[in-house]
Amino acid sequence: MLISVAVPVPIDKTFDYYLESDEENLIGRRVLVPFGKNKLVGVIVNTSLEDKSGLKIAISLLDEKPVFNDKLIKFLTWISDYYLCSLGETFKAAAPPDFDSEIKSRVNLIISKEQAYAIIDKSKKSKKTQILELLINSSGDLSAQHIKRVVGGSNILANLKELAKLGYIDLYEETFKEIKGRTSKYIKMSDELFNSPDTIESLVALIEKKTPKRALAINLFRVCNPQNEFVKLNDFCEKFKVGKTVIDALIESEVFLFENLPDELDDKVENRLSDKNELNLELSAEQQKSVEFIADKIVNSDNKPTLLHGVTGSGKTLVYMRLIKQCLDLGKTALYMVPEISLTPQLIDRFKSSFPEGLSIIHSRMSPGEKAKEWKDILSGKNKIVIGARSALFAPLDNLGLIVVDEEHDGSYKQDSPAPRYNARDSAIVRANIEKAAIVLGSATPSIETMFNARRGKYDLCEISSRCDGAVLPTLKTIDMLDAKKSGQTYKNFSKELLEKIEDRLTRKEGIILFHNRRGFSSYLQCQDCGYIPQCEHCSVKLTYHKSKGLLKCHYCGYTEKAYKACTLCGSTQVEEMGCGTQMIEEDLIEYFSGKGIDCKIERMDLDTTSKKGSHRRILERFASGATDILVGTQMVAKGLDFERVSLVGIVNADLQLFIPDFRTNERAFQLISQVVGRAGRSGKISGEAIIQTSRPDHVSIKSAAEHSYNAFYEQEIKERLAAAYPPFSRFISIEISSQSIDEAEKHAWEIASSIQQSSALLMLGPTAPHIERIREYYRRIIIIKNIKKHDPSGQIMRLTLRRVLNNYFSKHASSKVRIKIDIDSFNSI
DNA sequence: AGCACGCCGACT
DNA sequence: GTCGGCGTGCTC
Repeated sequence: MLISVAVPVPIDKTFDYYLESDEENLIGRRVLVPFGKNKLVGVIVNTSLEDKSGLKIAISLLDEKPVFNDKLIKFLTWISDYYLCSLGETFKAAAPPDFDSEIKSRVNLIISKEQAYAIIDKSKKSKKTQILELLINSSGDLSAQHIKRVVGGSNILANLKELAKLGYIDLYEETFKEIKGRTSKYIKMSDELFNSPDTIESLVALIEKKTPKRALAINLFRVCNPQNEFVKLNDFCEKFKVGKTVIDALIESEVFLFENLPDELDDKVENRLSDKNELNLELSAEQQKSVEFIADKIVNSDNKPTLLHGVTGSGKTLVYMRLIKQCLDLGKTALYMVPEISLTPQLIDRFKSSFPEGLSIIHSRMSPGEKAKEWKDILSGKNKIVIGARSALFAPLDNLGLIVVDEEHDGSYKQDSPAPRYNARDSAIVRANIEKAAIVLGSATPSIETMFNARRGKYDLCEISSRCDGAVLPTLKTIDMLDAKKSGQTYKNFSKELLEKIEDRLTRKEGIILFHNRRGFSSYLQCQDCGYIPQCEHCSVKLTYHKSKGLLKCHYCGYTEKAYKACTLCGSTQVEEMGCGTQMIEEDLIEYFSGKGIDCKIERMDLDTTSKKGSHRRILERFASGATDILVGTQMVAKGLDFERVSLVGIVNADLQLFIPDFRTNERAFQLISQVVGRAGRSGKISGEAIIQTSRPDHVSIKSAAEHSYNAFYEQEIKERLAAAYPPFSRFISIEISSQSIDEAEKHAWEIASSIQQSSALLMLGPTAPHIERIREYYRRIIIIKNIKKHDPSGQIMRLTLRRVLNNYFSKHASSKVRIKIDIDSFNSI
């Protein structure tokens, strides 16, 4: 049998092999194949009985049945074609991380460390010496990959082979690891013992004196587990304060048995932020109308997209839940997508409470094992609902009835790297089309592109214009910070008015959210004598000051250094904190309120405070319960948070959003401000208020947001998009050329630019040096292409041109040190 | 991408 | 002479 295999390499074609198998349904199953000198896991995308010479033989078939169905393969093929990415890499992006686990070489020292030490040549650092030294200093075997990383250079494998020939080391291949879900240790009492209470009692009596903890553990287990079922060791120990060593001893003496069993998700119902089944709640007339309109599409497999435009707090989630329920009732499956940042514990708990069974959650912080487990449960048909961020788009749901893309305007639906650089919202529309599923794009502030499509009838439009449960939109006030400063009505970064409002809510014990979209303490440090600002060594950006840890951090590459009190250039101690981040906001508030003798609990929610697993949930729990009065945060507080007690939202400095040189800046500012403001007054019980501090109260984004006027903003923005031929009137494509040498980057950028044929369908800008010229040691150049939709509706001309340009370039510069990154429908223009 | 081959300069 | 850097070409 001849099979065509998509292999995870950036080569735009599939590779053919022979497979010795007479099985059916080979398409969509994974195979291990020899590829060059490597062995890779690929996916079979085609089969035939044709006879072709010179083909290699596939090593082994890895799945018993397809893991990618026909529709998913068709969809991934579209992604690969549209975003100019190889099919194999697209499969790799779609599958859980260990699906493509290649076979890695490992190395083991087979002579003693002393012998090896005698062999190595101490006088010179040859590659072989370095490899042997590495092995001497390691406790076990090492992967060839690790050795390569440490020693560097290209011909490591050749050196390893020689060392193996000399009999110093063993070079062997890892066996292929099948994906397994995460397992945990579960225990139960030996059945024989459990069924004879007398024996247990005499045993307990016997050991009670010497090892009371063990005796207690036995008794506790009997009481809590009358059926003698397997219980999770961790849970048992935690609940009854029993040490794990105690259980280990009892396992050793065969009182308990243990087994490693697939882990059930931590589903401690009592800890949930929400526990009510929301499927029975009554809907407003507008909600009901939307549900009926879209439910019809599910029944009729109508894949024309629907834009659900509902103001913040209008109960869109409830609409989605009803629709998902519809799907299940029809025997279909459903996919609910949210931006990573709004995949909050609160949202997950709401869904778990309403759909206690058959729910898979997929997000980026899961371990490979956890992801593999979800994937398996979806594939087997056990789980029929998937909730997840961008990558959930590839969930192997069969018989898909509905896709919901919530907060469809959100930029995090666009993958930046690695390839494929897909937009999950746009791709979801294509998947819905292939699966004949209904699709809903939901937002309080739809993207300009989506609203444009709705207005010209390409999408249907459902509007919900009022909040549910009798809640009303918060009242808004914009404060001109320049005016306030002139009249002395400010304290540090706050207007007196905002501080008064905060104080008022503190006395009433109502919740306050302060939004400030910059983490760290200050933006940067600057020497007041010589003007020096510490820069990142690897990127052309200023380092951000994190005061609590006394560190300077680069938010682009993660580089961190200690912050010194004195200027590293001139030695002056006049180093000042410039700009302001969430840490400073927090500190200033503490200082202000403690100065007034007012008690207030403040917590920060940003990347720095939520990096630990579960910290996100704990911060929100404390805020929900009222243990925290003020939540200070970055974008993280802008989306999805739904707490009744929040009556005041403050945007400390709205200007931060306004001066980014990108054609989507105004749109993003409008959306962000509207979303943050929408956190206030979400129940009918407490009315909400929002304060926006800015120096540009007349800016279109701020003004429209302050007036709750999406339409005013849209009308203004669409005119500018048309005038400048930006999306939705064109596809915006960026080609990034980067190299450690600035001259190489420049040279190659011009070479590519000169090979692009401009036309009415293809306008080119650049190459130019981007806003941040260097990131992680690489100098960058950008070429922008506007693919005018009027002259190239399907984008076919553009893709053909770019493919030709890339093929031409790579045929000349194979494996060059210059990196080329092509981004269709890019979200970064800087 | 990842690997090997082959050309060329540096170093014992 | 040999080692290692780097450009070039190929992977069914």
